[in-house]
Amino acid sequence: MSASPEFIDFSAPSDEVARSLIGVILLIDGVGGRIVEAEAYDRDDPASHSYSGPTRRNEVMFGPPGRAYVYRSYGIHWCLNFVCQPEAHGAGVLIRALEPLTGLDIMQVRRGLDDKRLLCSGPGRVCQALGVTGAHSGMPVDRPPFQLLEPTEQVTVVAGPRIGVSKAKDTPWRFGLARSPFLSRPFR
DNA sequence: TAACCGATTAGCT
DNA sequence: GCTAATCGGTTAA
Repeated sequence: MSASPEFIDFSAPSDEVARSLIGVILLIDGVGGRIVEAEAYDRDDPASHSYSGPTRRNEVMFGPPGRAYVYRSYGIHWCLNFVCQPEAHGAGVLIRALEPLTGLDIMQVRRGLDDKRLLCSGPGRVCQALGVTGAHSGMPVDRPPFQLLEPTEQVTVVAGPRIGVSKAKDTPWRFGLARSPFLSRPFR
């Protein structure tokens, strides 16, 4: 029924989902790490791809929650989102950074560098390190190749304005693991 | 024309 | 060490 692990309710509002994803371990084909940064986007949100309604690119945002929405950013990078809220609502959470945990060697090859801090600290970097492409768009995230694991420790979540967004600058919908060295940018 | 970005380069302290 | 500038393919307003 629900296309989500029981510890995350993807049919909730996207800011709640983004907050609850911090600390969750995301693996794709066994490669990945702990989510340390995520941003929420909503239908009634000038910064969201879904703002102006469905297009061929964003149609999965209007499908069932708990699926991946992958799009190409600036024509070059891939960005991974999880679809939220009831079907056809058009909301999502952008996965912005991970703390690398498993498959370090694979991620280093895919990224072409060794520095653990630079492997997954940015939405385009996450996709390159985990091998995410448009082929993953529309896939449910509770089944292989995706894997989501509940946080094992208490996490301290901080919030702030989103990055790279020129509209709705004041909405504090960027969430992160406090003081993580693997954030794409620190919170202040 | 601008956008949910990243790598590189050039300049600074 | 840092910041600012620039460029690169695609998508869609």
